[in-house]
Amino acid sequence: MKVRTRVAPSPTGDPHVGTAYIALFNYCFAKQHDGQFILRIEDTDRERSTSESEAQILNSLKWTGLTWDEGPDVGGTHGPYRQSERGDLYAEHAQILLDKGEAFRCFCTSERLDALRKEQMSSGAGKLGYDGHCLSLSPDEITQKLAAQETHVVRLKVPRDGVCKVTDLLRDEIEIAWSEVDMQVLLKSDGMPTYHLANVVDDHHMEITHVIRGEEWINSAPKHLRLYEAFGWEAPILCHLPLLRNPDKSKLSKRKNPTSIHYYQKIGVLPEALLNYLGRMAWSMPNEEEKFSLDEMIEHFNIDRISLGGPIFDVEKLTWLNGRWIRENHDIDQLAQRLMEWALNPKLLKEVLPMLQPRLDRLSDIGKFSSYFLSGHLELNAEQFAHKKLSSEQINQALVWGMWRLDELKAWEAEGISNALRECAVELELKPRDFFAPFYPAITGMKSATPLFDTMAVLGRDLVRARLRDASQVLGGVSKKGEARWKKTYEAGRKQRLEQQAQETN
RNA sequence: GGUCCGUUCGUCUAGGGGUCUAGGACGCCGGCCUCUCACGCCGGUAACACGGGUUCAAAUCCCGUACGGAUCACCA
Repeated sequence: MKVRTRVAPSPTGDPHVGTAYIALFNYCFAKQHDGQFILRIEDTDRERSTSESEAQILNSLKWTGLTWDEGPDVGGTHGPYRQSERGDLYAEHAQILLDKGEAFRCFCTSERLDALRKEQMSSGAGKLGYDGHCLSLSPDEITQKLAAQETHVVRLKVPRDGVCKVTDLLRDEIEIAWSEVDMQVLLKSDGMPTYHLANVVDDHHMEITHVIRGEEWINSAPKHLRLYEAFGWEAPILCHLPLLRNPDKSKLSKRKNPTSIHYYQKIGVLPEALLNYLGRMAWSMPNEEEKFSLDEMIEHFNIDRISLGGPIFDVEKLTWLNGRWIRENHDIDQLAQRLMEWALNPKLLKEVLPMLQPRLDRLSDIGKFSSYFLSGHLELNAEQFAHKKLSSEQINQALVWGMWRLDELKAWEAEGISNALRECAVELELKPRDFFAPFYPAITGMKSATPLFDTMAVLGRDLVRARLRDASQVLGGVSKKGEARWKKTYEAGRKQRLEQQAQETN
């Protein structure tokens, strides 16, 4: 049997290094077995999925040097590779389960479920989940409700007792009691499948043999195994990889650590170094060599060499490794070439030059601007932020407010950034001029520079977030307590804003 | 809180009953090289979470505890 693995990102945000990490291991495993690696887009969440995000994920993954044998951009024999284009397949399969009596229709309202949830929480029994209410509906009642076009979902039937044995490639057999497994919604009321249904149906139809994914899925593995069994399909081999962590050991998240592949690209990390570093996460070469190419990794890959403790993503060590790649794998011509591609490429130049042209009296004036367009982090000190009217706490607050507000932004472009930040100024009752003052040193290292919003747009979301965080740090940072207090005010403002928005759209 | 997964230097890791006085790498510290810095080279710092068992012998196997993480959605 041909080994087939896949990575299945959801296009709901910036391309995440965690996606590249999971993709890398799937890729190596497949290639080591002379198999195929597939890219599938899981965009069943219509609310959050965007095609821009999908394009960025594809581009970023390609940038790392990973390639896929089948995918939405390259096609393949098991397509389409976008779940939103596989539409009816899921509804058909939900119907199959309904017919087999392995699933049931549930007409419960979200109000009832919320109430149920609250009750379960307060009773403190520790048992949460659907109570099986609609399981007792008679066929007549169901036909009646269907005729009345009541909205409903389809849920999976799950045994009430016994244990599910999950076989994981890296661990001993994992036992999870069926009573712990919720009667998962398979088909949402909008007719779209949930992850669980779509994932199982697609993995089966795409003939995936090994599911290598993050550890966060262990607890829902029984649902998946149940589905395979209900369909009468053979389940793939499961393998759960340890999660990448923040320095505080929590799951890697953008609030605490830059997670976007764009960010690493922007600070000048070489794709081969990033992939190399990700390969060192939870895995090591048999000879313990730290630096290796993708081909070398495939050649020596052995999934048993994965260690299970969750590795902390250490930017410092990545930087060291990147330095080795720069020094050891490039002569001067090659390095010049890399630099041209990275910084002096027409795309970046064309983005930046319109801002620069009015400010250039001599070509050499480019030097002071390139300092912040080409830098990763800036060297800042508190004096740069001194303001004649505002206290350093106010300045800090402005930066933090901006950082939070910017995180809510769906699209990253100058106008949206401008609007969002202007709203912050209003909320903090500061004149725009005063509010924006600290953003110049934070983003550019200078009191005045190119237009803030265009500059931020070019620098990208993660680098901007990182620089704002640096600046806040220089101003003394935010204590846990202080953050909680600010957060409360911020959230109140946010709520008001959203309500206003809702009114406007109505 | 329930369930599940994990735990070797600050960090990434090697090791999977004796070869462990626990090895390598990042970081940090010191030195060499050198017009400076960096690179490079040399050296130092620092860990088997804890308690019981099994065994002639435990970092390694078993049990418990502690700690960390994940998960408990009509999100993936």
